[in-house]
Amino acid sequence: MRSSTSCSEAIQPDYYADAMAPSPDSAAGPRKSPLSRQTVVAAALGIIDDEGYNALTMRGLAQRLGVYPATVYWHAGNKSQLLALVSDHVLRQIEVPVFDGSDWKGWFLELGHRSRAVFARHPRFAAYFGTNIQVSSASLSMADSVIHVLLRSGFEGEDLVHSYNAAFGGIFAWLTGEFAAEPEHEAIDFDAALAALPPDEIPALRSQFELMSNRAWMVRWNSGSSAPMAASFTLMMTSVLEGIDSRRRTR
Amino acid sequence: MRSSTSCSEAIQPDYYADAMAPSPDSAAGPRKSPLSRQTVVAAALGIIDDEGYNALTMRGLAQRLGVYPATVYWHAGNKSQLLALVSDHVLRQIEVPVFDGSDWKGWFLELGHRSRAVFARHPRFAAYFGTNIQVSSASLSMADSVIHVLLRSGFEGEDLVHSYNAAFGGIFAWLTGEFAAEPEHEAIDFDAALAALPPDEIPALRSQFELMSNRAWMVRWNSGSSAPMAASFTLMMTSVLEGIDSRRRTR
DNA sequence: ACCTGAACACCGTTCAAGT
DNA sequence: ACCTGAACACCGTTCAAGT
Repeated sequence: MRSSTSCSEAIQPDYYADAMAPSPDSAAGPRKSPLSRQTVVAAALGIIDDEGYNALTMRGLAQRLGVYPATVYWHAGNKSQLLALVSDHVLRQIEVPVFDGSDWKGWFLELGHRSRAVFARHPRFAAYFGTNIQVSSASLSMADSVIHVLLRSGFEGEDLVHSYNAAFGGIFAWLTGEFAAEPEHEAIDFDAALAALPPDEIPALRSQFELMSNRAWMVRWNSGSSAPMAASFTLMMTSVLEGIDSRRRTR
Repeated sequence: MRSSTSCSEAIQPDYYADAMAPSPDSAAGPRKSPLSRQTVVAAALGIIDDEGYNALTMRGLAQRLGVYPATVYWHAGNKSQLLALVSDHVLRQIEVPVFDGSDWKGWFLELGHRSRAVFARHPRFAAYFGTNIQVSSASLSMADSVIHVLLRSGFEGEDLVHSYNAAFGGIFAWLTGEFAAEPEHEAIDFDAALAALPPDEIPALRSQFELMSNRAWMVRWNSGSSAPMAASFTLMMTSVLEGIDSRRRTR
């Protein structure tokens, strides 16, 4: 279709035509069926996985789909609505474990590990979860499961609210942090930052640097996707759960 | 200076001249001293505090400072470097408590509360901490303090690494989540999302909705700046610290 | 050293018009 | 219902030139 129309005399610059033109001769061949919302959401997540969170643009997404930008708006509303749809899509991949009625701490540990596995598959999107309040059918359904487990385990009232937050919030917030974006090479150089400090500063960090290097909060330069913190995550979860349990038994 | 030059015949559209022109008659009056990096950083944080993280643009910042965009680049490098400078500036506001050598859990609790107070003053910037790996003199200095306290409290080796991450990482990641951005009104409506689910779905959430509404992870629509989660944060911290301590005593 | 003035290559979003 | 084609009002960044 594009090849049959001429736009050489259009006001639009050439790069625009190049960038925006649908590609009927793309790998997929000419589209037979209309674009679906699911296809748009999946393509958006694909861009984030491949090129990073900041690389997702409505125009780039349209190009990837072989359509004009306005088509993306027709299917997904706008960018923040699209991101909410992607969020719901990713959250849905976390299969909430079945609760056997006895081991709520084990249930939480399993939920945490399954969540971490999904975050690890989409590390560049993890940032969205920690920094944007989730409201979708997937998030509400997950909240319901967590409340269900805590209710059946005897939590109620204020105790329920804060235990829910400490355990559930702690898990999700951690994952956001573990898969945080790496500093841009030009912007920050860890060795340079370390060298810039006087030799007698940060003695504790210097003495433990070999041990902690790229394995600890604020002592790392790689994201959890290349420098995982699984053991620390497990310790955090078990500690929170043990702490909640012991506080509750003393009451 | 602007008023003495004419640009009515320039190619530049009017809005550009309006938006970009320095304002010699601004509240501060004509600048006597050259712009400093600190002034640029403070102004950037001001925009984020006032209008939100996404509202910070290099051009808007230049306008606020009464200079041309390129001037901001001269002082701050580029946008990601500027953000790193803002991060260092905010992190510096957290006054790390002095360790008395005995109560490491108390020390962590105090660090957590002081950090939360600073995050609460700059809630729209909190997102940056959770989603971008920190490397600055302030972050390295803070890491050093935490390592120092744990070393003096008898932690070492793998135990040191994971306890450090569980406690310190848990605190910082949580704060990012607590002060996460609110969904845009047009994008998401909590009541509508709830109503969209069948009545027999999410029974646990529905039964506890009054109790948990806007107070719990994934059951809220306001950020921590208007719906604080201080009690949950304290429970999370004390639980993690108790958990770490008890695991360590059993070894 | 510090800043202007202008340009380049992008963005998100909207809208009338086509099929 | 679904998509095109074009426009509008922005972005980040660079660079030669001024002082």
